[in-house]
Amino acid sequence: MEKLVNIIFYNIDHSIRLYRMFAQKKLREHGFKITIDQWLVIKCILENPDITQHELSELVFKDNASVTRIIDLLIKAGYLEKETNPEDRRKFMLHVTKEGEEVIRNVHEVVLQNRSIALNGINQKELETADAVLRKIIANCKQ
Amino acid sequence: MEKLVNIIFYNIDHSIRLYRMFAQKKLREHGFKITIDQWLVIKCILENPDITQHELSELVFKDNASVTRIIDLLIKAGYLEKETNPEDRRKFMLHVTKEGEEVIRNVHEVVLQNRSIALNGINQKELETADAVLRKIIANCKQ
DNA sequence: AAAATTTAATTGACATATCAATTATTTAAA
DNA sequence: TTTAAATAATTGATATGTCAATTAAATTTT
Repeated sequence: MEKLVNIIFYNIDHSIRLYRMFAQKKLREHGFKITIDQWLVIKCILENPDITQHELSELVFKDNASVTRIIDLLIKAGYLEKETNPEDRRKFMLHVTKEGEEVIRNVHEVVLQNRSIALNGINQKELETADAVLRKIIANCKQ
Repeated sequence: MEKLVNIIFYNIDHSIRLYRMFAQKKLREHGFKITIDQWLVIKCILENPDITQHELSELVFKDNASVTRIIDLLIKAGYLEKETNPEDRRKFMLHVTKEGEEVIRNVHEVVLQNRSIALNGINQKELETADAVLRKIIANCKQ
Protein backbone atom coordinates (compact mmCIF):
# COMPACT_ATOMS: atom_id res chain seq x y z
CA MET A 1 0.00 0.00 0.00
CA GLU A 2 1.10 3.51 -0.58
CA LYS A 3 2.15 4.37 2.95
CA LEU A 4 -0.83 5.77 4.80
CA VAL A 5 1.10 8.74 6.07
CA ASN A 6 1.84 9.73 2.49
CA ILE A 7 -1.80 10.11 1.69
CA ILE A 8 -3.03 13.55 2.61
CA PHE A 9 -6.49 12.34 3.53
CA TYR A 10 -5.11 10.19 6.31
CA ASN A 11 -3.23 13.11 7.74
CA ILE A 12 -6.31 15.30 7.51
CA ASP A 13 -8.31 12.65 9.31
CA HIS A 14 -5.59 12.03 11.85
CA SER A 15 -5.00 15.68 12.63
CA ILE A 16 -8.63 16.59 13.22
CA ARG A 17 -9.17 13.49 15.30
CA LEU A 18 -6.17 14.20 17.50
CA TYR A 19 -7.11 17.85 17.81
CA ARG A 20 -10.61 16.95 18.93
CA MET A 21 -9.33 14.50 21.54
CA PHE A 22 -6.78 17.03 22.68
CA ALA A 23 -9.34 19.82 22.94
CA GLN A 24 -11.91 17.63 24.64
CA LYS A 25 -9.34 16.48 27.17
CA LYS A 26 -8.46 20.07 27.99
CA LEU A 27 -12.13 20.90 28.54
CA ARG A 28 -12.48 17.90 30.83
CA GLU A 29 -9.36 18.85 32.75
CA HIS A 30 -10.84 22.29 33.35
CA GLY A 31 -14.00 20.69 34.67
CA PHE A 32 -16.30 21.65 31.81
CA LYS A 33 -19.11 19.22 31.15
CA ILE A 34 -19.64 19.96 27.49
CA THR A 35 -18.46 18.43 24.24
CA ILE A 36 -16.68 20.32 21.49
CA ASP A 37 -19.68 19.87 19.22
CA GLN A 38 -22.11 21.12 21.83
CA TRP A 39 -19.91 24.13 22.47
CA LEU A 40 -19.83 24.92 18.78
CA VAL A 41 -23.60 24.76 18.49
CA ILE A 42 -24.20 27.15 21.39
CA LYS A 43 -21.53 29.49 20.05
CA CYS A 44 -23.24 29.62 16.66
CA ILE A 45 -26.64 30.29 18.18
CA LEU A 46 -25.22 33.14 20.26
CA GLU A 47 -23.67 34.67 17.15
CA ASN A 48 -26.80 34.10 15.04
CA PRO A 49 -29.75 34.50 17.36
CA ASP A 50 -32.40 33.90 14.69
CA ILE A 51 -30.80 30.84 13.16
CA THR A 52 -32.93 27.78 12.41
CA GLN A 53 -31.73 24.25 13.08
CA HIS A 54 -31.37 23.64 9.39
CA GLU A 55 -29.20 26.72 8.90
CA LEU A 56 -27.25 25.71 11.96
CA SER A 57 -26.55 22.30 10.49
CA GLU A 58 -25.08 23.91 7.39
CA LEU A 59 -22.98 26.29 9.44
CA VAL A 60 -21.39 23.54 11.51
CA PHE A 61 -21.27 20.92 8.72
CA LYS A 62 -23.57 18.55 10.48
CA ASP A 63 -26.61 16.57 9.55
CA ASN A 64 -30.04 17.84 10.62
CA ALA A 65 -30.40 14.71 12.71
CA SER A 66 -27.17 15.35 14.57
CA VAL A 67 -28.18 18.93 15.27
CA THR A 68 -31.54 17.83 16.61
CA ARG A 69 -29.83 15.44 19.00
CA ILE A 70 -27.16 17.86 20.11
CA ILE A 71 -29.84 20.44 20.82
CA ASP A 72 -31.81 17.90 22.84
CA LEU A 73 -28.77 17.28 24.99
CA LEU A 74 -28.12 20.99 25.41
CA ILE A 75 -31.68 21.52 26.55
CA LYS A 76 -31.34 18.64 29.00
CA ALA A 77 -28.14 20.22 30.29
CA GLY A 78 -29.96 23.52 30.82
CA TYR A 79 -27.84 25.46 28.34
CA LEU A 80 -30.55 26.01 25.76
CA GLU A 81 -34.28 26.48 25.39
CA LYS A 82 -36.46 26.17 22.33
CA GLU A 83 -39.84 27.59 21.46
CA THR A 84 -41.95 27.20 18.35
CA ASN A 85 -41.57 30.13 15.99
CA PRO A 86 -45.03 31.69 15.68
CA GLU A 87 -44.19 33.05 12.22
CA ASP A 88 -43.50 29.56 10.90
CA ARG A 89 -44.58 26.74 13.11
CA ARG A 90 -42.19 24.30 11.46
CA LYS A 91 -39.28 26.20 12.92
CA PHE A 92 -38.02 26.77 16.42
CA MET A 93 -36.55 29.77 18.12
CA LEU A 94 -33.43 28.77 20.00
CA HIS A 95 -32.48 30.61 23.14
CA VAL A 96 -29.23 30.23 25.04
CA THR A 97 -29.76 30.33 28.79
CA LYS A 98 -27.65 32.22 31.33
CA GLU A 99 -25.89 28.95 32.16
CA GLY A 100 -25.22 28.40 28.47
CA GLU A 101 -23.75 31.86 28.05
CA GLU A 102 -21.61 31.36 31.10
CA VAL A 103 -20.18 28.09 29.86
CA ILE A 104 -19.26 29.64 26.54
CA ARG A 105 -17.59 32.57 28.26
CA ASN A 106 -15.57 30.29 30.50
CA VAL A 107 -14.62 27.84 27.80
CA HIS A 108 -13.43 30.53 25.41
CA GLU A 109 -10.03 30.96 26.99
CA VAL A 110 -9.33 27.23 26.90
CA VAL A 111 -10.32 27.04 23.23
CA LEU A 112 -7.91 29.83 22.37
CA GLN A 113 -5.13 28.07 24.24
CA ASN A 114 -5.89 24.80 22.49
CA ARG A 115 -5.69 26.37 19.07
CA SER A 116 -2.51 28.13 19.93
CA ILE A 117 -0.84 24.95 21.19
CA ALA A 118 -2.04 22.93 18.21
CA LEU A 119 -0.69 25.50 15.74
CA ASN A 120 2.63 25.96 17.47
CA GLY A 121 5.55 26.30 15.07
CA ILE A 122 3.40 26.89 12.00
CA ASN A 123 3.87 30.23 10.29
CA GLN A 124 1.18 32.36 8.72
CA LYS A 125 2.23 31.58 5.16
CA GLU A 126 2.14 27.82 5.65
CA LEU A 127 -1.19 28.10 7.38
CA GLU A 128 -2.67 30.03 4.49
CA THR A 129 -1.42 27.49 1.98
CA ALA A 130 -2.83 24.64 4.00
CA ASP A 131 -6.11 26.46 4.29
CA ALA A 132 -6.24 27.07 0.55
CA VAL A 133 -5.60 23.39 -0.12
CA LEU A 134 -8.40 22.40 2.23
CA ARG A 135 -10.78 24.82 0.56
CA LYS A 136 -9.96 23.34 -2.82
CA ILE A 137 -10.64 19.86 -1.52
CA ILE A 138 -13.94 21.09 -0.12
CA ALA A 139 -14.87 22.63 -3.46
CA ASN A 140 -13.83 19.52 -5.38
CA CYS A 141 -15.90 17.21 -3.22
CA LYS A 142 -19.00 19.36 -3.55
CA GLN A 143 -19.44 18.57 -7.22
CA MET B 1 -17.25 34.96 16.50
CA GLU B 2 -14.15 34.72 14.44
CA LYS B 3 -15.69 33.51 11.20
CA LEU B 4 -15.73 29.74 11.22
CA VAL B 5 -14.22 29.47 7.78
CA ASN B 6 -11.23 31.45 9.02
CA ILE B 7 -10.38 28.85 11.59
CA ILE B 8 -8.26 26.12 10.10
CA PHE B 9 -9.73 23.42 12.29
CA TYR B 10 -13.16 23.95 10.80
CA ASN B 11 -11.78 23.62 7.33
CA ILE B 12 -9.91 20.48 8.29
CA ASP B 13 -13.07 19.04 9.75
CA HIS B 14 -15.18 20.16 6.82
CA SER B 15 -12.81 18.84 4.18
CA ILE B 16 -12.41 15.38 5.63
CA ARG B 17 -16.13 15.10 6.25
CA LEU B 18 -16.99 16.11 2.70
CA TYR B 19 -14.33 13.81 1.29
CA ARG B 20 -15.68 10.87 3.23
CA MET B 21 -19.23 11.53 2.08
CA PHE B 22 -18.02 11.99 -1.47
CA ALA B 23 -15.97 8.78 -1.41
CA GLN B 24 -18.72 6.79 0.26
CA LYS B 25 -21.23 7.98 -2.30
CA LYS B 26 -18.95 6.87 -5.13
CA LEU B 27 -18.60 3.44 -3.59
CA ARG B 28 -22.37 3.18 -3.27
CA GLU B 29 -22.86 4.29 -6.85
CA HIS B 30 -20.54 1.52 -7.98
CA GLY B 31 -22.58 -0.99 -6.03
CA PHE B 32 -20.02 -1.73 -3.32
CA LYS B 33 -21.46 -2.66 0.04
CA ILE B 34 -18.59 -1.55 2.20
CA THR B 35 -17.75 1.56 4.20
CA ILE B 36 -14.58 3.57 3.81
CA ASP B 37 -13.47 2.52 7.28
CA GLN B 38 -14.10 -1.15 6.61
CA TRP B 39 -12.19 -0.90 3.35
CA LEU B 40 -9.26 0.69 5.13
CA VAL B 41 -9.15 -2.05 7.74
CA ILE B 42 -9.09 -4.86 5.19
CA LYS B 43 -6.47 -3.03 3.19
CA CYS B 44 -4.23 -2.74 6.23
CA ILE B 45 -4.60 -6.40 7.11
CA LEU B 46 -3.68 -7.40 3.56
CA GLU B 47 -0.59 -5.26 3.72
CA ASN B 48 0.33 -6.43 7.22
CA PRO B 49 -0.77 -10.04 7.49
CA ASP B 50 0.45 -10.57 11.05
CA ILE B 51 -0.98 -7.38 12.50
CA THR B 52 -2.87 -7.49 15.78
CA GLN B 53 -6.05 -5.54 16.38
CA HIS B 54 -4.25 -3.20 18.67
CA GLU B 55 -1.55 -2.45 16.09
CA LEU B 56 -4.29 -2.04 13.53
CA SER B 57 -6.04 0.52 15.67
CA GLU B 58 -2.85 2.59 15.81
CA LEU B 59 -2.31 2.30 12.09
CA VAL B 60 -5.77 3.59 11.20
CA PHE B 61 -6.05 6.06 14.11
CA LYS B 62 -9.00 4.32 15.65
CA ASP B 63 -9.94 3.18 19.10
CA ASN B 64 -9.57 -0.51 19.97
CA ALA B 65 -13.32 -0.62 20.47
CA SER B 66 -14.00 0.74 16.99
CA VAL B 67 -11.64 -1.78 15.44
CA THR B 68 -13.29 -4.66 17.29
CA ARG B 69 -16.67 -3.58 15.94
CA ILE B 70 -15.50 -2.98 12.41
CA ILE B 71 -13.90 -6.43 12.40
CA ASP B 72 -17.13 -7.98 13.67
CA LEU B 73 -19.00 -6.43 10.77
CA LEU B 74 -16.36 -7.55 8.27
CA ILE B 75 -16.63 -11.11 9.55
CA LYS B 76 -20.41 -10.94 9.27
CA ALA B 77 -20.03 -9.68 5.71
CA GLY B 78 -17.77 -12.62 4.90
CA TYR B 79 -14.72 -10.49 4.11
CA LEU B 80 -12.65 -11.54 7.09
CA GLU B 81 -12.01 -14.46 9.43
CA LYS B 82 -10.31 -14.53 12.80
CA GLU B 83 -8.62 -17.28 14.72
CA THR B 84 -6.94 -17.25 18.11
CA ASN B 85 -3.18 -16.93 17.87
CA PRO B 86 -1.74 -20.08 19.45
CA GLU B 87 1.49 -18.25 20.32
CA ASP B 88 -0.41 -15.72 22.41
CA ARG B 89 -3.97 -16.56 23.15
CA ARG B 90 -4.88 -12.94 23.87
CA LYS B 91 -4.35 -12.11 20.22
CA PHE B 92 -6.12 -13.08 17.03
CA MET B 93 -4.84 -13.91 13.61
CA LEU B 94 -6.86 -12.02 11.02
CA HIS B 95 -7.40 -13.53 7.61
CA VAL B 96 -8.91 -11.78 4.62
CA THR B 97 -11.18 -14.10 2.62
CA LYS B 98 -11.31 -14.42 -1.16
CA GLU B 99 -14.39 -12.19 -1.15
CA GLY B 100 -12.53 -9.65 0.92
CA GLU B 101 -9.58 -9.61 -1.43
CA GLU B 102 -11.90 -9.24 -4.37
CA VAL B 103 -13.70 -6.26 -2.89
CA ILE B 104 -10.41 -4.51 -2.24
CA ARG B 105 -9.25 -5.18 -5.77
CA ASN B 106 -12.46 -3.82 -7.25
CA VAL B 107 -12.68 -0.81 -4.99
CA HIS B 108 -9.10 0.26 -5.61
CA GLU B 109 -9.78 1.97 -8.92
CA VAL B 110 -12.64 3.99 -7.45
CA VAL B 111 -10.50 5.10 -4.52
CA LEU B 112 -7.79 6.35 -6.87
CA GLN B 113 -10.38 8.28 -8.88
CA ASN B 114 -11.83 9.78 -5.73
CA ARG B 115 -8.47 11.03 -4.55
CA SER B 116 -7.66 12.42 -7.92
CA ILE B 117 -10.94 14.31 -8.16
CA ALA B 118 -10.64 15.63 -4.62
CA LEU B 119 -7.11 16.90 -5.22
CA ASN B 120 -7.86 18.48 -8.57
CA GLY B 121 -6.12 21.82 -9.10
CA ILE B 122 -3.74 21.41 -6.19
CA ASN B 123 -0.05 21.32 -7.07
CA GLN B 124 2.61 19.18 -5.48
CA LYS B 125 4.21 22.04 -3.62
CA GLU B 126 0.96 23.18 -2.01
CA LEU B 127 0.14 19.62 -1.10
CA GLU B 128 3.47 19.16 0.62
CA THR B 129 3.04 22.34 2.61
CA ALA B 130 -0.44 21.34 3.67
CA ASP B 131 0.83 17.94 4.64
CA ALA B 132 3.64 19.44 6.69
CA VAL B 133 1.17 21.68 8.51
CA LEU B 134 -1.05 18.73 9.32
CA ARG B 135 1.91 16.76 10.62
CA LYS B 136 2.85 19.63 12.88
CA ILE B 137 -0.67 19.79 14.24
CA ILE B 138 -0.56 16.06 14.85
CA ALA B 139 2.74 16.38 16.71
CA ASN B 140 1.50 19.34 18.74
CA CYS B 141 -1.64 17.54 19.85
CA LYS B 142 0.27 14.44 20.93
CA GLN B 143 1.93 16.20 23.86
C1' DA C 1 5.45 -20.75 42.23
C1' DA C 2 2.09 -17.27 43.80
C1' DA C 3 0.89 -12.53 43.43
C1' DA C 4 0.96 -8.32 41.02
C1' DT C 5 1.28 -5.97 36.73
C1' DT C 6 0.75 -5.48 31.94
C1' DT C 7 -1.34 -6.35 27.59
C1' DA C 8 -5.12 -7.68 24.01
C1' DA C 9 -9.50 -7.68 23.12
C1' DT C 10 -14.33 -7.08 24.33
C1' DT C 11 -18.36 -4.87 26.15
C1' DG C 12 -21.40 -1.16 27.85
C1' DA C 13 -22.81 3.51 27.78
C1' DC C 14 -23.34 7.50 25.55
C1' DA C 15 -22.35 11.03 21.67
C1' DT C 16 -22.18 11.79 16.96
C1' DA C 17 -22.63 10.61 11.72
C1' DT C 18 -25.35 9.18 7.97
C1' DC C 19 -29.27 7.74 5.46
C1' DA C 20 -34.10 6.93 4.96
C1' DA C 21 -38.67 7.52 6.34
C1' DT C 22 -42.09 10.23 8.67
C1' DT C 23 -44.77 14.24 10.53
C1' DA C 24 -46.21 18.87 10.55
C1' DT C 25 -46.44 22.99 8.28
C1' DT C 26 -46.03 26.20 4.60
C1' DT C 27 -45.86 27.49 -0.21
C1' DA C 28 -46.83 26.81 -5.00
C1' DA C 29 -49.65 24.90 -8.58
C1' DA C 30 -53.86 23.26 -10.67
C1' DT D 1 -59.47 26.51 -2.89
C1' DT D 2 -58.10 22.06 -2.98
C1' DT D 3 -54.09 19.51 -4.24
C1' DA D 4 -49.35 18.92 -4.86
C1' DA D 5 -44.75 20.04 -3.77
C1' DA D 6 -41.33 21.84 -0.77
C1' DT D 7 -39.39 22.70 3.76
C1' DA D 8 -38.23 22.05 8.96
C1' DA D 9 -37.63 19.04 12.23
C1' DT D 10 -37.84 14.44 14.24
C1' DT D 11 -37.17 9.52 14.58
C1' DG D 12 -35.25 4.91 13.61
C1' DA D 13 -31.56 2.08 12.15
C1' DT D 14 -26.94 1.26 11.76
C1' DA D 15 -21.87 2.58 11.91
C1' DT D 16 -18.34 4.74 14.27
C1' DG D 17 -15.98 7.47 18.18
C1' DT D 18 -14.70 7.81 22.95
C1' DC D 19 -14.17 6.51 27.63
C1' DA D 20 -14.38 3.31 31.34
C1' DA D 21 -14.76 -1.19 33.06
C1' DT D 22 -14.10 -6.03 32.39
C1' DT D 23 -12.13 -10.54 30.98
C1' DA D 24 -8.51 -13.47 29.70
C1' DA D 25 -3.91 -14.36 29.01
C1' DA D 26 0.97 -13.37 29.38
C1' DT D 27 4.80 -11.26 31.80
C1' DT D 28 7.15 -9.50 35.72
C1' DT D 29 7.98 -9.21 40.51
C1' DT D 30 8.50 -10.96 44.96
